[in-house]
Amino acid sequence: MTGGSSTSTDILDCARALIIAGGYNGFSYANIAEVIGIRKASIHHHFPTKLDLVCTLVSRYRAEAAKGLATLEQAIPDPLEQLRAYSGYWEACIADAQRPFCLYALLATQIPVLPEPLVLEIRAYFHVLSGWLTQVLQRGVQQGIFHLAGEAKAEAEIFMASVHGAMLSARAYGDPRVFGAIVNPMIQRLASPPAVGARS
Amino acid sequence: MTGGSSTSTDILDCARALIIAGGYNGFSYANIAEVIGIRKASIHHHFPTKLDLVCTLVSRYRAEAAKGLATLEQAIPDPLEQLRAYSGYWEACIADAQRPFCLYALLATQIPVLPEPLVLEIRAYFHVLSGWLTQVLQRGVQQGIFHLAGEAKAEAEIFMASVHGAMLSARAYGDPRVFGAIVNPMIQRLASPPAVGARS
DNA sequence: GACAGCCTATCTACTAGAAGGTAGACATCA
DNA sequence: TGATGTCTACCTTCTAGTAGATAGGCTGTC
Repeated sequence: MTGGSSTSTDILDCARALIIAGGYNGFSYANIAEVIGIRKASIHHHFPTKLDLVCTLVSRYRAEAAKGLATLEQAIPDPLEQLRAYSGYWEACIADAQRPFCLYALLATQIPVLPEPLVLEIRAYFHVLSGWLTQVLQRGVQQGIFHLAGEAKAEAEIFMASVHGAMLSARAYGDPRVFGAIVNPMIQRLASPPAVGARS
Repeated sequence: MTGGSSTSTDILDCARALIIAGGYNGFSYANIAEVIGIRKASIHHHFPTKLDLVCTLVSRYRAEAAKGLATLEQAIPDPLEQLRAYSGYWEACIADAQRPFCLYALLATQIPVLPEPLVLEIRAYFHVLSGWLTQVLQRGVQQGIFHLAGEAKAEAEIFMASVHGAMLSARAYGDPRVFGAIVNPMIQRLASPPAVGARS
């Protein structure tokens, strides 16, 4: 349902931008209507309730993200470069100010006040992302590219958290460069050979 | 102003809990009134507008946090233990589910839709925290306890981001233990001597 | 001690506007 | 002809915020 009508896509894109700016309770149908130039009632035609809208949005972008990771997987064989491409994607999004936060990370902060179906979608995204990162790290270890201090799964969770924390810091400081300053050393660390006699 | 009346403190405490759950737009005067058992108009007596309320809240807890860090500083001399005490504080808060997220981190996610005075307070908190962490790391390096890959300031930003990201992941997965699983290895890493011939 | 004046804190009752949502008319197009 | 998409006009509930009454507790003064 809600296949490919341009209007419904416009609504979803607009809702995504508004959620990324201010969360689930930070936007209304009136906001969307104003931005894309239709009436509130027309949005209800495409998405009867706000929950319908946001659930559709969240499940669509999760599918898109999964596809994006799969594509990246095929285009770039090297695990280290995969990680760099992933972080570079976000670095560009944040620098553009076009998509300066992860939709799911932002919604996750408000989980206690979100409806259940939405929470399940958000959680699913975290599992998809951390699962992919785990695989990348495992492959990197097998190829001798990464040298991990702990289990790949645990290191993937650490890396994912630092990416989300870096988005938050960039927003808090109002400086997009903060993101790269945090995430790039994290990648470097995964790739560094075990230091031998290094001094600080 | 708003010195120490029990009611105004109750209002602030309640507002904090509600913001931690759902952000700036996730609560109303009616919510607070219901929880603490007074009427909406009485809240307006203490805090004329919502912005007054949240600004008071945010500046009060920032002062409290700064005092808390100073106290911790005096009670615990060892930098590594200071870091563990800091992360342990949050680990306990999250496990209790009493204060399962940092007020400022949560508000920071919504910066694009928050009023300017609030944004300045939030940013100030990030500076206070990252400043303190930087000092702790510097002292640890001087004492030969920490071995950093980069500048203390940069490492402090990385650590702070991982703490906030860990809160987010704990909330997303609905599992408090995730916080420690992410932050504890980060602390361990700072304290580990430069590995010599370590194998993964 | 009684009284007046003021301050603080609470209340009821109200407002204007925004929220999410509905009903039904109208146009368009396969 | 029926499905799709948009519209106007409306509803109910919630939102932040205001006005004005009331009650109790101080403090100064006669």
